[in-house]
Amino acid sequence: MTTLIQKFTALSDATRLSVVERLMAEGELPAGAIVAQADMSAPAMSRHLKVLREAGLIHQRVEGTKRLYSVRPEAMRAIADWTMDHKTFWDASLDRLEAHLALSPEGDDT
Amino acid sequence: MTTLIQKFTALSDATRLSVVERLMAEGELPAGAIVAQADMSAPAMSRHLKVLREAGLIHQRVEGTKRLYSVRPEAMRAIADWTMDHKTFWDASLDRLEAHLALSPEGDDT
DNA sequence: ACGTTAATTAACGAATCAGCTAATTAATGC
DNA sequence: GCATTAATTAGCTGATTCGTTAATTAACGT
Repeated sequence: MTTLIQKFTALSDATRLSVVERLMAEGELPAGAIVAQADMSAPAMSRHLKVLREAGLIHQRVEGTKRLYSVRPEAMRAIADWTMDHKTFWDASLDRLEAHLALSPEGDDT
Repeated sequence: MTTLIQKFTALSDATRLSVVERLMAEGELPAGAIVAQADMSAPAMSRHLKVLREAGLIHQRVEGTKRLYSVRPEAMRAIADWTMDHKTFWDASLDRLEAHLALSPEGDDT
C-alpha cells in the first residue's frame, strides 16, 4: 500500500519534484531522457525513480530495454483530496480567510 | 519565502502530518496540548512545530506564555493548486483515467 | 554466442534528521 | 523578587538519505 507520507516524502526532494513536474509537462519519458537533463549519475536517478514508483506517484512501462515513466493521475488526486478532506476546517477557515485577505500575506511566520 | 519542497518535507514525517491533521480537525491548539497526545518529549515536538511553521503550514499566535497553533489554509491551497497546475497533463490524463478505471488499481507499481 | 545499449542493484562515505536530556528564555502569580 | 508554568534552544547520538563508482541484469542486432 502506498501511503500519503510516502508521497510527501517522495516529493520532498528537489530532484524528484522536478522529475514529476517534467513528466506532467512532457508526458511519458524513458529513464535515459530523465537522466540526460539531470546533472546526476544514472544510478542516483534510478533510485529516485524507484522512490517515486514505490510511492505510487509514477508508473513504469517496460518496452524492450527501455523503462518509460509517467505520472499517475490518481496519486495527484490523492494529494489534492487530502488537502480538501477536512470539511470542518475549511468551513471554519472561510471567515478568517476572507477577513484577513491581504492582512496576513504568507510569510509572517517563524 | 516558503517553497513547495519545504511543505512536502514538512508533511513527510508521520508526527508532523498527524499534527497538521489534528489541527485541521480540532482547530487552534496550544503546543502543550499537542505534546500531551504525542508520545514524545516537548523539545522534539517543538522542533517539529518549527519545521511546520517555517514551511508556512501552520501559524503561531502568542497568548501569554502559550503558543497557539493553527493550520494556514493558504498553504493547503498551495499544495492542492500544484497538483492541479498542469492543465495539459490533466487533459491528456482524462482518457487514460477513464479508460483504465478499475483496470489498474493503485498498487500495480514497482 | 558476442558486443552494445539501457537500466538497475551493491557497497561505501558525507551530510542531514529525529530523538533524548540539560539548560535557557519568557510570562504569571504571590 | 522568586517560584512556577510554558515552551524553546543547545549539545549529543543513532539512523536514514543522497551521491559516487563498480558490478550486475536484461534485451537487441548481427
